[in-house]
Amino acid sequence: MESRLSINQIADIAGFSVATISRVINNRGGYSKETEEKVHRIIEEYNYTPNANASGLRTNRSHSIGVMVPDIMNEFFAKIIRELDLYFLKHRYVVLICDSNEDSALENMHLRNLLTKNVDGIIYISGKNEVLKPEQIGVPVVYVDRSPKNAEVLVHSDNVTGGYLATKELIDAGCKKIMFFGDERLRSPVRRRRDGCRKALREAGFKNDKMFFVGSLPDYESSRQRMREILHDEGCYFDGVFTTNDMMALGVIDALRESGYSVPGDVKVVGYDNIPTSEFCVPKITTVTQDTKEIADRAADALLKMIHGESIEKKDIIIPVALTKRESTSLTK
Amino acid sequence: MESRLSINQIADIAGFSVATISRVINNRGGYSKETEEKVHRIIEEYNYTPNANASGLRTNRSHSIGVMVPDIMNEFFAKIIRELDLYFLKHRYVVLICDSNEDSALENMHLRNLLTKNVDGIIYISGKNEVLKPEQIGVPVVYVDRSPKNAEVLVHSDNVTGGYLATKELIDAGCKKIMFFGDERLRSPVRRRRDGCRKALREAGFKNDKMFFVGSLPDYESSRQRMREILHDEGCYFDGVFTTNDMMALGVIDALRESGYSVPGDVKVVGYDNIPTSEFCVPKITTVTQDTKEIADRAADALLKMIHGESIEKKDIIIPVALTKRESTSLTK
DNA sequence: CTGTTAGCGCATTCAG
DNA sequence: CTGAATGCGCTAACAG
Repeated sequence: MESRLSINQIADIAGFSVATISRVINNRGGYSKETEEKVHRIIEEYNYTPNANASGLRTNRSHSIGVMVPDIMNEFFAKIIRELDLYFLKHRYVVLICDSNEDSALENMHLRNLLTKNVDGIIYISGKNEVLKPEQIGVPVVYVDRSPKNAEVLVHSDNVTGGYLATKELIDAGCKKIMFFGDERLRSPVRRRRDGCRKALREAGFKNDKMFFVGSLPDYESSRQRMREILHDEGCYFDGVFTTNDMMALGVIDALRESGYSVPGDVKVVGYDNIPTSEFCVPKITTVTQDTKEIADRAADALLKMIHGESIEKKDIIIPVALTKRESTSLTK
Repeated sequence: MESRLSINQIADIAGFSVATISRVINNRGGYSKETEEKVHRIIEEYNYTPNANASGLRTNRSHSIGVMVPDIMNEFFAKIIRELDLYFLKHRYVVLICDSNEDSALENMHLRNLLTKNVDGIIYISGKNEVLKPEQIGVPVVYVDRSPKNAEVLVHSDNVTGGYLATKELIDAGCKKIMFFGDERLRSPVRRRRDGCRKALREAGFKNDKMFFVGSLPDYESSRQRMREILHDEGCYFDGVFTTNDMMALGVIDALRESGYSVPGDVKVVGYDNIPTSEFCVPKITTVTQDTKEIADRAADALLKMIHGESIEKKDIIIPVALTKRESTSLTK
């Protein structure tokens, strides 16, 4: 495990000064073609890699980006991470991924850790509704998906339209009594989906006694349990359900089926996120698909601009969504 | 966006020298109780965080760990990342996650990037069969899951037993003609699962004309297509299939069903990995569950030991697996 | 086009 | 128990 070469040693070997080596590495220009080639050759030959600590110390740049996510196991966030990773790699940034696991204390530890590591910027998908102020963080931050109170720049899906499309699909499929079955923590995306849902309902002339709003924790088991209780206590007084994610849809469908109701026969269901499972379960779930690549790219793009001191034209970047129709809202059956 | 305080400023404020501040921060001892308290108080008050670049430059340690994974969207790897992240956070390390996306060129770029960033060690789940030699990497490496030729320390599931258990389950369910349907790239875990499969078959007295080995790319569509071809060209000459991951099992099952065969009625299927979908699809898939937390913890543990210069007793750490029985191998139906 | 040099923030001798 | 001084590897003036 021989220790790495320094720029000094490379300079000695190449017969130039460190300044020239540094210039070539960062292609600052101001050297001859031959010099450039020779330096590159030697760097290659000796497998030299610059010491990021040293250059970071000097420039006060770490060339690294922090990415905070609430749940790396969630396909939606995993996809965003993948896209961010790819984007930043291209720009020669390293990505520090922090999985806060929806835990506020963990999130804080991670954040401190990131700051200590001198990240140049942060992509922040927070589990909290309130977040440190920009000046407390001290580096550019782009929020994604969830919008905390003091978010400056936010990239998120068009959740209002998502909720609208999902609900419209139920209405078009003939549902007369529709339930909004949402993550009870009511984070901003869920609130917006609810707004879109209301809008569709109003437009279609639904009265208050034909629309219902229910909250649940957003996982499979909680949703199943919640729907069981509803069916047990009040019976099946609805014929369409819009859940704010696909795992909830799975739970709702299973509860419905175990009570003898057919989906989509008696009740139609629309989910959100288009996770892989939604395509392989029975019935396949109609869902709202978010454009994760676009979300990631726009967020990364905005962050890089902020890091380079360029101004951001739009502080609130909204990415279109699309409805993916499947069996859980089909008319036949 | 005020710039951060340096240790010098803290020293001035506290009325001590930087040396003392440094000692307190790293609790090196050699200072009075009062000094310690005062320093801590001031650090707290001024929200001072040490500059990791500077201390890294000085100590040649970055307190960061590189993690290379072939596919962050894969639940199995995502779970490992989550556990690693948690483990290292506890030990105040930051984790640099690199998603090589099963792409060798990307993997190399990421690796160079990691080295530049001075990571103290790497957890390496490689997409390749051959990997840089330890002395070329220059920091401790623990390989996980896949074992390249020159791996020094490797943590992986007991794949032989996994293959054995899966196949045994098919045999116990009454299958007489069994197909091993494996990832055609034949990486080490798949080879071992095949070995376990063979072992179970041999033990049960299967002759060569009752066991079949088929290769496919490891995704849903490829597996489905491959199985379609088999059924079309040769018919259904088997009554049990062991696929080396769950997505392949899904593809195989769908191909079987669309050709009119029942699962588990005509053909029983066992998958591998226990991804969430395997529990929600129809039929629910019998599969082999890997202990991802244990894999992650043991790998992280070994890496930290290597980083601290302690010797590793075991170079080849094997984690037990378990069979998760579900509908795709059930006798009834 | 190229070289010399100061200093980024910190940990660590060595002196006291 | 504490402080002064050195240098880690690199970039960016500045000088030639």
